[in-house]
Amino acid sequence: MASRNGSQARKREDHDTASDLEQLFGYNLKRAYIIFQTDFRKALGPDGLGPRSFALLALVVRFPDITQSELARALGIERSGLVAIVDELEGRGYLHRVAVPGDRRVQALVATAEGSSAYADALQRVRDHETELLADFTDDEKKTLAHLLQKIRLREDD
Amino acid sequence: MASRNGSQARKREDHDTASDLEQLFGYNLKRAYIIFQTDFRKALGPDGLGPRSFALLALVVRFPDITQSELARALGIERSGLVAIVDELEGRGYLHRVAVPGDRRVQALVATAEGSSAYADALQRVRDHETELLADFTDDEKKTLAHLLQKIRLREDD
DNA sequence: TTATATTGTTTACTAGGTTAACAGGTTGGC
DNA sequence: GCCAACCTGTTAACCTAGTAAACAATATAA
Repeated sequence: MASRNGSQARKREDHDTASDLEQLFGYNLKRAYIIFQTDFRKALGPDGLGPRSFALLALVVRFPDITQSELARALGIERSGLVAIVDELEGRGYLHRVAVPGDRRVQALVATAEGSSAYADALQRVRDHETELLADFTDDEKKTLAHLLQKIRLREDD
Repeated sequence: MASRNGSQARKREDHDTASDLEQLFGYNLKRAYIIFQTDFRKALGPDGLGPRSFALLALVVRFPDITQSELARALGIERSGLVAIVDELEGRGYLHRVAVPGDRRVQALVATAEGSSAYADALQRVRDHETELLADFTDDEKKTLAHLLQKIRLREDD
């Protein structure tokens, strides 16, 4: 396989250093995701929101009275996985569970004023960290990247 | 629920459904990564290699006699995290640790014949699953996506 | 020789989930 | 109206994929 013996068979150590991994989308996606996730935490600090909590709070702020089942569907995780995150955000005073008149099973979530402003603050930090991470990307490249990533997400319906 | 009434100030349920999340690269990167990772496992089956083991084996096949410290650097994880993966691959008979003459601390890793052929087989499956996942991407889009993801990885040196 | 560094390893821990079971509440079929 | 089927939030046990700190053995620099 490969063995590009062009002339003297030894251009290896230089730039033929690539493994198959470098050409796989999954691997590069993972590495890129880790870079963003690590930087996200650095941007929000040790006591700041984690990515999960941030994402959940974003949805609660945007869609008041959303239920946990709806959140689970929107975030692509199980209902059971949400409980700890909601507990944490409720513990911080960023949201609370409220009873819903029509259906006594569900507990809608609403952000507190403190939660909304903490979210707005966090969102700004996240946006700043992303523009810094993508500092050497042109606007066109950013737009293209966003478009292609969203195109992948559309295939989520198997 | 749903209650999509017609025209009176309620285009919400339709397409105003986007949260800030949809515009964040980190979030979309994560969702895309999860789609690929899930499909990777499906492609290689329950008893097949996991993404970590696959990646490690790829490097061992490509760079015989690589050490665990070098692997850790290449994969971007801690040395301690490698042990379990190497143990698993050694248990499968895909590689073994060999003593290195010059330095009695290190144990170089070499793939077995079985490991190499298992890797070749896995690589083919991975490539197939990736082409299927990106079925509605043009060649140009794939090339662009690969390029942009690798551009992100270049910023790994903070 | 002595101090410092590196290698592979173990152990304890963390993040971010999953699956299965359950109690309470709702709804469809008849 | 009743009962089976289903949905909701929750707990408990588990899993994957790591990190951080410590360690013994070995190597290297002063």
